[in-house]
Amino acid sequence: MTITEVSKKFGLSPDTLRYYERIGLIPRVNRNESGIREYTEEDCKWIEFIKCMRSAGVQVETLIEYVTLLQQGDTTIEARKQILMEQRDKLISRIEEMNRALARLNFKIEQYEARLVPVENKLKRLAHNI
Amino acid sequence: MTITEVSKKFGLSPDTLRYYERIGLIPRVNRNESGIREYTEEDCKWIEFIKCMRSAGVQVETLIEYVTLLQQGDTTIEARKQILMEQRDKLISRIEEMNRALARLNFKIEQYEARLVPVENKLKRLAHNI
DNA sequence: CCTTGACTTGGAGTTAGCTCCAGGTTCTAA
DNA sequence: TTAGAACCTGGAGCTAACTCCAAGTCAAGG
Repeated sequence: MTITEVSKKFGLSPDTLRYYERIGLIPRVNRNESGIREYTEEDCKWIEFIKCMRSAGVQVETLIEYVTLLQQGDTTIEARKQILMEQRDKLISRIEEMNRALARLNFKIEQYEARLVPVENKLKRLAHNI
Repeated sequence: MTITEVSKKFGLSPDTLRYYERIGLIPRVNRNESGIREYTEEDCKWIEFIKCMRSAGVQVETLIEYVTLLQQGDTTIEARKQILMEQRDKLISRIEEMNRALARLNFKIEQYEARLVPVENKLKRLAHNI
C-alpha cells in the first residue's frame, strides 16, 4: 500500500505517518526501488494499533518505548506488560474522570430542559453548581 | 480564600488560576485593598466545574465561550444548552473510543498473563494484532 | 521530450495549554 | 525595621504532537 492509501484507510495524514516513522513510533517501512514507501499488512496492523492507542490519549513517547522494547525481543516481555498495565490503569482513571464530567453535563442539560428557562435567575446557582 | 488555598484545593497551580482569569475562563476575581485576589465560594464552585470539564478534555476555548454567554444573561440560554449538548456528545464518543482501547489493552495483557511468555514467538502475531 | 503530480527528505512553523520570569508591591515575623 | 515570603502584572518560554514547506526525484500521460 502507498502512503496515501494507508493515510485514507486510517485517517492519519501522510505527514503524520512519515512523522511517526521518523520518531520511531512506526518501525521503518520498506521502500521500493525508487525510494517510495510500500506498507505491508504487518505495517498496517501496527498503525491501526497506534491509531487506537493515540486516539485514547496514550502518549507518543510511551508508544515509542513500547515499540522499542518489542523490537528487542523476548527479554523485554515483562517490561512491555508493565507498560500495558500502566496504560490500562491510566485509561481507567481517565474514563472515570470523563464519566464524572458526563454526569455533570447531563445534569446541567436536564436543568435547561426542565423549562428552567423562565426561572433561570432564581435557580441559577443550583443549575450551575452541581 | 487566597490563590494558594484555591490552588491546593483544586490541584491547579496559582499560575494556571491567574492564566484562566486572564483569558476569561474564570470571571474576574475580586481583589482586596492591596490588590490581592480574594476568591469567593462562588468563584470556587466555578473553578471546580472548570477543573472537572478540563480534566475530561473539554477545550478551554469552549469553556470561555460558555462563560461569556453565561455573563450575557438569560437571552443566551439556548446557545449555552447547545454547547453543553455538543460537549456531551463529544464526551460520549471519546469515552467509547477509550473503552475500545481499554478492551484492546486488556486483551493484550491477558495474552501476556496466559504464560504466553515461553511461546511468545509463535503467538506474537496473534498477541499484537487484536 | 516535457509537464504534471505523487512521492522523498530534513527542517522550520504552528497550536493548545500551560509555566516561568522579571520587576515591583505588600504582609509577616523576628 | 528589615529580611523573607507571598502576592501582583505583563510578557516570554516551553512541550507535545503534529503540520507545513522547500528542494529534489521519479513515473506516466500527452
